[in-house]
Amino acid sequence: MSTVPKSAPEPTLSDVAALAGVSRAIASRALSAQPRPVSADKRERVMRAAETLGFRPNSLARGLANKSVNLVAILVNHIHDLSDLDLFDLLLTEIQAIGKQVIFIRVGAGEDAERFLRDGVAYHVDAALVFADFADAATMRTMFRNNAVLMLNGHHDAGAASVTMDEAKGIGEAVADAAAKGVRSAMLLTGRMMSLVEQARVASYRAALQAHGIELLAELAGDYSYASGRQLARQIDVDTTGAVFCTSDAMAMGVLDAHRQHFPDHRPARFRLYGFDNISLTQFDAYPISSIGADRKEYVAQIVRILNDPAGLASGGGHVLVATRYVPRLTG
Amino acid sequence: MSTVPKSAPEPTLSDVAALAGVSRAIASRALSAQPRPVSADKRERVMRAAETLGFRPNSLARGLANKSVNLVAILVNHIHDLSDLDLFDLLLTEIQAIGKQVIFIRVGAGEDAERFLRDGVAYHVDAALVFADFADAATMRTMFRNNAVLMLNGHHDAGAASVTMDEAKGIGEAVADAAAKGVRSAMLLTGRMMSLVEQARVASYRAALQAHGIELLAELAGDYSYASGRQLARQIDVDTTGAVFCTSDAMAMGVLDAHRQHFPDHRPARFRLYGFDNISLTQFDAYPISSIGADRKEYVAQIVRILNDPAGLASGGGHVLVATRYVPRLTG
DNA sequence: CTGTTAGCGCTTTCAT
DNA sequence: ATGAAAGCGCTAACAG
Repeated sequence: MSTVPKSAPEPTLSDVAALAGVSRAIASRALSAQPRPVSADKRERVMRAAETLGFRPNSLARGLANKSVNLVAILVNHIHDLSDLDLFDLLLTEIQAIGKQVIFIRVGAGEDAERFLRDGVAYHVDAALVFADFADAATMRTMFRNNAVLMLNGHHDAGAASVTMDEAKGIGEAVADAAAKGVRSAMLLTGRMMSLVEQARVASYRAALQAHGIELLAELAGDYSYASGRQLARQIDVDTTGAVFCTSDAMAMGVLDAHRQHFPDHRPARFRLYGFDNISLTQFDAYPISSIGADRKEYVAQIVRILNDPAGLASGGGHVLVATRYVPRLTG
Repeated sequence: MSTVPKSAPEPTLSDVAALAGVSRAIASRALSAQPRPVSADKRERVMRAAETLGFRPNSLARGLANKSVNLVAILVNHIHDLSDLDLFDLLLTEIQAIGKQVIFIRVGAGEDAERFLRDGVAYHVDAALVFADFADAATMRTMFRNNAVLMLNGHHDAGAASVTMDEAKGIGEAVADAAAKGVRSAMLLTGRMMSLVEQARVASYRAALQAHGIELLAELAGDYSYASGRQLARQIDVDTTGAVFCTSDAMAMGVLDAHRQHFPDHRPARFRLYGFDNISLTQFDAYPISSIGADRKEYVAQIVRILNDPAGLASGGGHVLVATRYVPRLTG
């Protein structure tokens, strides 16, 4: 197929060994990241030879021998929620910082993820970060060759590590805030209900609202998007609704736009409005939406910590919870 | 290192061959994607054996033998511009659709990209899509093992294919629109000037403004972000400025927020405002910003087309231009 | 059409 | 500490 005119035929370990006047084994050891027994002078010669040749280890070959490629897969439904921007850039940075590269897999609704993965390099990653909401841990373990699966979609399982946001806390704070401001009734705009995270989120809202004696007038099913919030907002009766809780900031933005006239100077004149995820867009003047979110730095740090402990990861490591908190802004 | 308790030792091609009662070569051919000479019945037996064993080809091994891994790298400075959301989800989808997987590389300002790439799988990708703005084609060719580099950052070179947006066209239309509305003076808010794309963009604005006899009052250096637009907006003298052109929609959003009072009902009462990229956020009510952009579907289609022609790619394939156009909204 | 034989580039016993 | 040799799993000549 690829009859590419290769200018210089890549130097291999053998070339380095030859130039250094040592065996391939020595060259391999000298170049290894882990400490391996090699005499100082030979190590030196190997390093020098590698340098002059411009040697680049072939990580595929290394992976084949090692069964480890310093590659992690990130499995997502898609990347177009506004909250993705805030997360993935940081995640990518931190994963690269520990010397691993990232292969992004977009599985949409999960249709043919299995087939797609089967013949790809992704199947051989050292670890898989699962954000896609359809997937349970057992399926993921068979989908990827190894057991090193980190569940980030709310699916729990003794065999897989997980990092989950403790959303009940932030939700409790937000609802308490509303209650303290005299809210007696509320509506809830929800997202993709097939997601376990979303189910837990909704349950938390119900519980918190009940605990504070706030009547839940209705739950409207959206899809996290601005458009769905904009659309569902029509069903809000501003005369009877004390607060609108949305399970995404984007939906809250839609609601806000639909009811601008009730938010003079962005401050609620009729109902209070709460979003979710605390995306950076809520810092834009036009959408000063009170929200709920975790410290992303900490969330990512936990993920990376687990990634760095392959033994723990593979053995089903820990299940860690990251706290969320209520972040008041103008609309709440 | 990874002493993972592997339940079942992955079946290999040898196992399949054994169970099917054929040689490994036959098994390999039967399982190959390309048509290879194998008798119908043996092929059948191999397929059945592979099926019952749950055989998954090891793509690392295949890659080692083949020198091709069906993997493409996407090199970016970062992923946090709003326009990234609109692009990468689509790009990922389409690349996966042609059976390739994507490894994302975030190089920040380009500090140690070389070192980082050196020992990663990314070095062995079949092709590299370069969005990062610091990189010239020659550097990229040595950075990745092969010549299959596709430049998307405005850097041209006889040795590498490229897809570039023909921004002059859209910019010309936008400026013409302003001129037609009586605009006689304007300010320009720019982004990262080390980017070739940005330099061309700014040059296009200068040329178009001059051509239409619009006086360029000042160029203010921002960084594409909302915050920078919000900040620089203070320097706009609404009494003398007929229009503000921004080289990103996010900056225009910042300007809009800074001067809300001059846009009653989002319509310009003082100066006209133009963004760039035509991001989906400009469809939100609060930011109805007139913008300039290309058809993303076509842009991505061109990229994928080139990706699918490895011969052309490696030999420095074509340089294709994708048209942009002016997209009027309320602020223009 | 089929099986045998070499590798792809690297790591790792295992003797020395 | 060192080198020879045996793989990792697969594909590609090359004879039959």
